[in-house]
Amino acid sequence: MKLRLKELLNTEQYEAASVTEGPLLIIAGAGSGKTRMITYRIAHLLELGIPQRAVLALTFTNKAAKEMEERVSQLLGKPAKRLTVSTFHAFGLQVIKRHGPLLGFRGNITVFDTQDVQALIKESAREAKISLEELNVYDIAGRFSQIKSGLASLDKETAVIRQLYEEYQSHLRTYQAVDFDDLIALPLELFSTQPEVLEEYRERFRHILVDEFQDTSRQQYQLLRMIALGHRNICVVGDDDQSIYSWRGANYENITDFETDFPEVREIKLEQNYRCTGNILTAANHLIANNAKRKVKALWTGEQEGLPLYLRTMDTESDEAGFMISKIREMKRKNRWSYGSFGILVRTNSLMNSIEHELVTENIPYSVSGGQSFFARKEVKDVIAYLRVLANPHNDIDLLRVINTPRRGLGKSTIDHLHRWAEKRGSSLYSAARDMISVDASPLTGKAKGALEELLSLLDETSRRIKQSRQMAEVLKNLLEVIEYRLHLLAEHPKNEQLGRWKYDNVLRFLQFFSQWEQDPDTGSATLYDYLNRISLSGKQEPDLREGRISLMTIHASKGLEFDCVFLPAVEEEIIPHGRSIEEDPASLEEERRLFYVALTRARQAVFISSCRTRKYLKGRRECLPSPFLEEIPKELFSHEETDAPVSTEEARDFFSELRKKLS
DNA sequence: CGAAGTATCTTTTTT
DNA sequence: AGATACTTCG
Repeated sequence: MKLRLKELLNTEQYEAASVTEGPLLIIAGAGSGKTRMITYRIAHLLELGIPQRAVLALTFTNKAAKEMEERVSQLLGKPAKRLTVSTFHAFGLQVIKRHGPLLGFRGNITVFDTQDVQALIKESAREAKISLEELNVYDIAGRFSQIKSGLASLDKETAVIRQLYEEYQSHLRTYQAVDFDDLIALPLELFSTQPEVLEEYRERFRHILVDEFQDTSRQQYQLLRMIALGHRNICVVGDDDQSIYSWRGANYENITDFETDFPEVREIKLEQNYRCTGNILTAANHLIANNAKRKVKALWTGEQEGLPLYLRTMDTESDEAGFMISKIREMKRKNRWSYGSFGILVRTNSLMNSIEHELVTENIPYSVSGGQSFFARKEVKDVIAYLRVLANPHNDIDLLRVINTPRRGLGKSTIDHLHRWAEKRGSSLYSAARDMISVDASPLTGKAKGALEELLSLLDETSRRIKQSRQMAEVLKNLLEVIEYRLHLLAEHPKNEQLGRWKYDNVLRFLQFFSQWEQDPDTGSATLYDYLNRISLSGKQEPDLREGRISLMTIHASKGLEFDCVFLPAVEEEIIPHGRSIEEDPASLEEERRLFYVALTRARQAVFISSCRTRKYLKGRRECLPSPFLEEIPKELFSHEETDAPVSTEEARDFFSELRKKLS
C-alpha cells in the first residue's frame, strides 16, 4: 500500500494528515472531511512504520470509534487489531482493569450506569439512615458526579451530603463497582500517584489523536495531557461550533489550554465543507453567526445552491409525522434514494414516540439509535440484572431488582429483614439471604423463607451452569422460561396484550444480541463480565441495522453522521432552545443554537423543518410557537412553493411572529 | 404481610 | 405513559 495523500486530500487536510511530529490543533468545521483526514493520518502513521500499538485514538462515542477503526482497516486492507481506538470511558475502564490492584480492586469490575447509581444512592441513604425527603436522588447523583469530576468540592457540601457520599463510595467499593465518572477520575488518580505506570503509557503511546476535542471535559483533558507530555505527538481535532455537551462537563476552553500547554502547537483550519449544498450551509452559517463566543471561521462550499430549505407548520404531531412520511416517499421516488438516506433528528427522546408510532403504522423500516432506546428498557434491564446477579450475587443493587420480579412474595418486609441482617454482619444481601434460610431463629415467615430458598437455589444452579457453558444465552433463556418471565410481562399489561408481547420480543432480541456476541469469533475468551461492561458503556452496540432504514435519533446522537435528507420536526420554542435548559442557565442559549447548527449541517442535500401549533405534552396538549432560531435564517433560503399547503410558509411565519409578540 | 388499586408527578441532551 | 408514593384489600 502506498498512500498518495497529496492527491487524496486538499492542502489543509494534507498538512493535517502528514505532519506527524509535535502537537497539532485542527479546527475542523462541519462536513470538512475530518473523519477522512483522521483515517488517512492514522494510515500514514502506520505506513511510516509506527507500530499499531503505539497509536491511541480517542473519540467521544462508540459509534465513532467503531467507524474509525473500520475505515482504517479498510485502508490497510486488513483489520487494525492492535490499534487502540476507543472512547475515553472505555479507555479508562481498560486502564482500571489492568491496574486494578493498585486502585484497590480485586477481580472483576462492574460499571454502574445512571440508574444503578441512583438506586445505590437510595440504598446508601437508607443504610446511613439519611432521610431523602428534601433531596431528590437525581440532583444528588448530579452533585456527586460534579464532585468526582472535579467541578465541585465535597467540602462545600452539608455534613449530610458528605456522609452520604462516603457511604456511596464505600458501597461502590464493596461491589467492586465504578460509576461513569470513576472511569476518568480513577485513571487520573493512578497516573498522578504512580509515576511508573504513567511512564509505561507515555512510552507506549507515541502518537495520540483526539476527535471531538471540543467535547472533552476538564478531567479528560488532564488525562490526555499527562500521557501526551511524554512525547508531545498529540493531534486534537475539534470544532467549537459543535460543542453540545457542556452540560456534561465538556469544556471547550480546553482548546485554549491546549495552546498554552503546548506552545509549539501548529494550528490548521479545515474550512471547506464537502457535505452540504450551498443553501444549507448558508443557513447554518447565518444561524451560528449569532453566537458571540466562537473562533472565527468561514465555512465555504464549492457545491451548487441546491434545494431550498423547506419549512412547514402543522396542526398536531401526528400530522407532522404524516407530513414527513409523505415527503420521504416523494423524495425517495424522485431521487431514487433508499430509506437509509433519511435522518429524522429530534431535540428530546420523548418526541420520538409519536413519530415511531406513525412509522410503525405505515410499515416503514426505521431504526432508533442513540438515546436510551433498547438496553434501558425495563424488560431488557430486568434480564440484564439477572445476568449481573449470575455473574456476582453479592451485587445488592441487581439482587434487589431481581428479587421480586416476577412477583414471588418477597415484598418490603422481607427485604427489610434482609437489610437489617446484612447490615449487622456487614455482609451482602445475598449472604444474608443464605443465612436467613438456614438459621432457625430467622424472622422470616415460612412462606417468604420458601420463596427465598427457591430463588437462591435457582440462581446458584443457573450461575454454575452459565459459568461453564459455551452457550450462555441458552442458559439465560432457560432461566427466563423457569421464572415464566413472558407470563409476567403479559400480566403486567392486562389490558394490552400487544404491549406485553412486544416487550417479550425485546427480551428475545436481547437474547439474540447476546448469543451473537457469544458466537462471534472476535469475542474469543471474553467472559460474562466483558459483555456486561460492554453494554453498560455503550447502549448503542446493537449490531448496525441502519442500512436501508430511516434513522430516528436525537440531535446529540447524530453528531458525526450525515444524511442526504434531514427532517427536523418540533423546531419550536421551548423545545429548541429547550425551555428547561434556558431556565437553568440563560447562557445555554448559545449551546442550543449550536445544537440546531449541528442538526442542519447533518444534511447533504435537503432539509425539512417543521413545527406544530399544538403538541401532546404530559397529560394534555400545549400550544407551540415556531423556534426563534428560524428567524435567524434568511427568508430567501426557504422554499415558497406550497401548492398543497393550507397556509403558506410566509403566512405561517408572519402569523406566528405576530402571535409571539402579542403573547410576550 | 404482600398484592393490587389509586393518586400524583414528571421528561434535556449521554458516557 | 410510566414511575413512585400512598391506600386498601385479601
